[in-house]
Amino acid sequence: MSQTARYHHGDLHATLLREAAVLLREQGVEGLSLRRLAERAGVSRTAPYHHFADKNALLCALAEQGFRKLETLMEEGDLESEPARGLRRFVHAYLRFASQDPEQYELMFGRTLWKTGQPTESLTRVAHGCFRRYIDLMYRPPLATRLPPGVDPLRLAQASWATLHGLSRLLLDGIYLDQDDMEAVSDQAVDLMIAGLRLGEDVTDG
Amino acid sequence: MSQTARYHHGDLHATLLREAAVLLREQGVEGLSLRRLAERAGVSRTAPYHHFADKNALLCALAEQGFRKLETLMEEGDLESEPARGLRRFVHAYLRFASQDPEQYELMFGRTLWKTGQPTESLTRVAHGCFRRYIDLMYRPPLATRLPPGVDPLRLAQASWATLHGLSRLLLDGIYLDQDDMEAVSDQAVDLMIAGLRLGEDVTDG
DNA sequence: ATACTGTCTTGACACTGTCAAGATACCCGG
DNA sequence: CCGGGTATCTTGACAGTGTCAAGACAGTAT
Repeated sequence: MSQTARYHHGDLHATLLREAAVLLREQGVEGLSLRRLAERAGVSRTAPYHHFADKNALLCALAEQGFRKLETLMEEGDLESEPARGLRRFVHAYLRFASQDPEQYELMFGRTLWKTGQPTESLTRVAHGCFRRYIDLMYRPPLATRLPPGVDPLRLAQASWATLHGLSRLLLDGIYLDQDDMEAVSDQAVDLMIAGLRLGEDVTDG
Repeated sequence: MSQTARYHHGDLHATLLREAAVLLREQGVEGLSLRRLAERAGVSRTAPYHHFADKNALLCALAEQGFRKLETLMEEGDLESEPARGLRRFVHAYLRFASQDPEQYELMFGRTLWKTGQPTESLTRVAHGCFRRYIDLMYRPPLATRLPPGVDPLRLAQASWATLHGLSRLLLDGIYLDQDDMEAVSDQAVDLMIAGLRLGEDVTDG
């Protein structure tokens, strides 16, 4: 009758994901063990295996959550009204996303899932969808019509994402960059991009 | 009397490092266990502990080796005679370094050592020395004298390294980028940088 | 009510990093 | 040459880990 003692948990799948996200954020992948997770959910060691094929599958699900969040961030980005300023805003938002949950970001883009383990088909789909949305930003009006000749939007998307990604990684891993440098460095990167794309700073008002 | 059966290995420290590098390259950090390593060196499970404080220390030593290699690569870089072309060459060299041994690169810059574990003092020193050498490239003649006003060389160094780093990571982790795209994307990144810095393509001969 | 199926459990196995104690071999002062 | 000290290497043990196999329980459909 008591809530804690019933045999069927009832909502274990969701509970595991929620609890795993907490554990990941607080302790990193290293600290995220299925056994500890099960214990936290008030369930036996192997119960999670009825909801996720293995640890890799759980991690993929976790990463997938992250990509969904990132995708909404991408949708909110507005480059149309003021390209340069919008770009700057987007970069800051991206870096904020990364630094709010470093371990999640690591999981999303790291080697653990994409090379060592096997990314779930579902994860792959969501991640690529996320990237496609980013590419779209390059192919659509504000940028697409102003790009210098000879610039392939796809290549530009890849190169600029790489910059964003590199900034995040260097910052999160805490080598060569720390939070104090971040604003100045990211501004520098945006400047470089703006100059390279000859966007100029726009002086439009609302 | 036989080589394999003597009690004191004689050169275990070096052997461990060498063997660990192989194991790292082939199997990644996940596959690099001290026990397996010891077995490969023909020695008992806990022997390595007399040469490295713990696994973290071993990994730090491994990463340190990587940074030393990277540093020599930095010294060979020549931006003086032809800045733009030299930059392009350097970028390619960097990416080649990264993709020749992805697991090593991951270890050098990844979260494992710099956040989760404790970077050795020695590792920190070498890594920062490596970065300083990169910064120097920005502060010295070919670039320093040609930078647009308002560009802080330090920020430029950080931002450009971030781009380099991001390209490497996206490539190595195999998400959004693969080897085939690489050349085009890195060229695009270099173009962006050159345009941003207003270096122009130099047409110097020998 | 009975059979079925999804969920959860205990038991076990092979692996991991690391500590404590003991064994061995080398090295240096006598 | 010899004895002790020290660096090196060993076995034993412990607490963790992911994962499989077999059994226990509960809800659902027939």
